[in-house]
Amino acid sequence: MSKLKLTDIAAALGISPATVSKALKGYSDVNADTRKRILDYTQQVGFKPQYKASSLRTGKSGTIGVILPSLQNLYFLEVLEALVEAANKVDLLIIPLSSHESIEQEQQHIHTLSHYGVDAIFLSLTQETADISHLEQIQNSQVPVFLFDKISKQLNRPKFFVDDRKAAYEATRHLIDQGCRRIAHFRVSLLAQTSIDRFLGYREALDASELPYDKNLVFVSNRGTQTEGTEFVQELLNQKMSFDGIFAINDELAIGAMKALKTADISIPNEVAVVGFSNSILSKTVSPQLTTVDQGPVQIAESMIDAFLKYPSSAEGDPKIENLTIIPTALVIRESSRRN
Amino acid sequence: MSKLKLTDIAAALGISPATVSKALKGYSDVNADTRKRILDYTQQVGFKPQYKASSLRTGKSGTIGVILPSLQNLYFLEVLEALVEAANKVDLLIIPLSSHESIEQEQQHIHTLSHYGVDAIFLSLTQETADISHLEQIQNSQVPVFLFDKISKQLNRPKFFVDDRKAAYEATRHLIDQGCRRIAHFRVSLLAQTSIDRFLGYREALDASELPYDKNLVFVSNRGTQTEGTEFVQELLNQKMSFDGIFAINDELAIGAMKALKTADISIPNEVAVVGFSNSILSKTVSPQLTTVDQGPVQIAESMIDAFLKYPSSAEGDPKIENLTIIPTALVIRESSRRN
DNA sequence: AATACTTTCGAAATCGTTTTCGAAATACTA
DNA sequence: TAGTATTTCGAAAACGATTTCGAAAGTATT
Repeated sequence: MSKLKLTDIAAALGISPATVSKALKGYSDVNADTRKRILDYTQQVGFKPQYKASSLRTGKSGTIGVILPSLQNLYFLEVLEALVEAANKVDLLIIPLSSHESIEQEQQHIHTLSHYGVDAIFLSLTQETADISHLEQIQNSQVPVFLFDKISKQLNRPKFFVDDRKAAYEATRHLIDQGCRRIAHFRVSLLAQTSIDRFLGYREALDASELPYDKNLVFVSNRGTQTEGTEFVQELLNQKMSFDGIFAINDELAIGAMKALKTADISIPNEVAVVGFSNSILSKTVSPQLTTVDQGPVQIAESMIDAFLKYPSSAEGDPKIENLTIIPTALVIRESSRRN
Repeated sequence: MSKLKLTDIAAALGISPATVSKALKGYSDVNADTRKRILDYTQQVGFKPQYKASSLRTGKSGTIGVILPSLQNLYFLEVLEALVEAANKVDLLIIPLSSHESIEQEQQHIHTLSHYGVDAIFLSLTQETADISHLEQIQNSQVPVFLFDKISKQLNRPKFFVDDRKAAYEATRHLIDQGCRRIAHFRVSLLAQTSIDRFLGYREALDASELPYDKNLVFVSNRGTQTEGTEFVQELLNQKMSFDGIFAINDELAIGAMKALKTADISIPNEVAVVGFSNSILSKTVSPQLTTVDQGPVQIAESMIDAFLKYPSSAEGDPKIENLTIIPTALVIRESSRRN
């Protein structure tokens, strides 16, 4: 038994496909009785129009493509999870892809999704996407692109992101409030905007408390892994640098750092307090539990779906006006930094 | 500039759409020169046929729907990640959905995906899916369904899963080899097949070493969370039960158990050795690092994509023959159980 | 030179819906 | 009662590709 078609329904009921379609889509030019007859019958046999056919005609596919820089990263997985949930509530499907931090793949995926016919692309850029020439295609592309998290200020598209500078400021400020005076900072790529902004927030907090900035306390990681966090602490110890706090740009680096501290029998948080970034599942699991910044993956997902749903109206308005949505962050204070 | 169509290409080159299509699909009845001309031109202007149109005609959409019982679970997220990667390599797109361990949603999603027109559904059942009546629709459905991990023996569909019994046997055996004699077991639902199988493996290992089975050492968790793992250990301690090993059905329970042990100042692994299941990211992060069973998320993903690609041929053969693929597991021995 | 076979192409049908537009039937107005 | 307005429906043309099938031209075979 092959799949039911609209024409089968029409034939069974002795009416035209046109009317059946209109009844299903809630058009007004169909008699109340016929509508009921159609709805009852389709309900009974479990008929639903086939997306691929209707989407050809309407141009809408009911899908959103999501391009993430990495699927290894727990934060992005949480955003993805939240997107699937939020999309599901409004009958949309999510198609995830990973660019693996590669510009070529990013471009490739945009191409694929656009030809697949998704109704929108949610895109978080790779770390190295400083040059956006390869993204010019999306400027005048048919499919609307929404940028999130790793955004580029140069692209005139709706953007969703957290205020990294403010969040980093608050995290650093928290360490200072706990009595830290020499706070190390573990960051990543010098090009990535989030990395830059978090560094700036760190600097500003130091300045605001009139603490000196010591560039020897700043370490730049390549891949932001636990191993690197461990190495940085070892280096600090080897060099006999004095430090009493660590603000890491992500949870992995912070956790790696804590490992090294534990190995060296340095008490957390009393001798060295540690703060991470992302509030990943890991941060709740390690001990001591890690203080970290929650980036609201659920909020970002919901805002984006929301914006997508009301997109045409909001965007036609004035494409010149930048459309920025700032997702609130929250410092989650746990054992790794709470002194008292 | 609207999106390029096949007819635009044909018009620009002064040939028929039919020929263009055939050239792109590599049919043989097109002259080598014309083919080159077409390929060069489409390459240059970046043309690719629109999926939604071709999929209507061919019946294939290039997508696979994946229904997972939960997206909170790290193991499933890893499988999803691996599926996205594996699918990407062969130009397939993945559409993930979560049933939230609800039979209604499971059924709903199957319906949605089937009407969306995915080429296959990869399905991992909910814990409570003992009764499969709601799944009968898929028996004679058009879209092929591949079951994985949480499977049902009653459904005559290709299945991909790990040998839970053997893996649990080896895990328990490992604890015995480390000298454990009274091994507690933390499991979940009595209905879930994986839970049952792992319990059986545990029993068999005890029997094989002629260790007595003490049902007071077995705890049944509701949601398999860290909190529950902690509670179970506290109960063991309160009841003054003697035990020197714990085999938990997942990493969360094991990690929760370790927390309680650390709080009670019981040395891991010397006084109590702990083994989990899943090799989630968490197991590498906690300290002591957790010994656990790797379920090969990448292998399972790759086998499924593989099977999907050669599906029609392999399945037409004899639908009666059950198509089972057993994914190899590996015990990853870490600090939480290694004594010496 | 007539026939048969190959190669290369395109007209047209098709996939399953949606949507326009006009026809037919009915209700309303003057 | 004639004329106008309103409902209600369906024929047919899309949407953009694929694929069948036959025609035309070129090659090879006698």
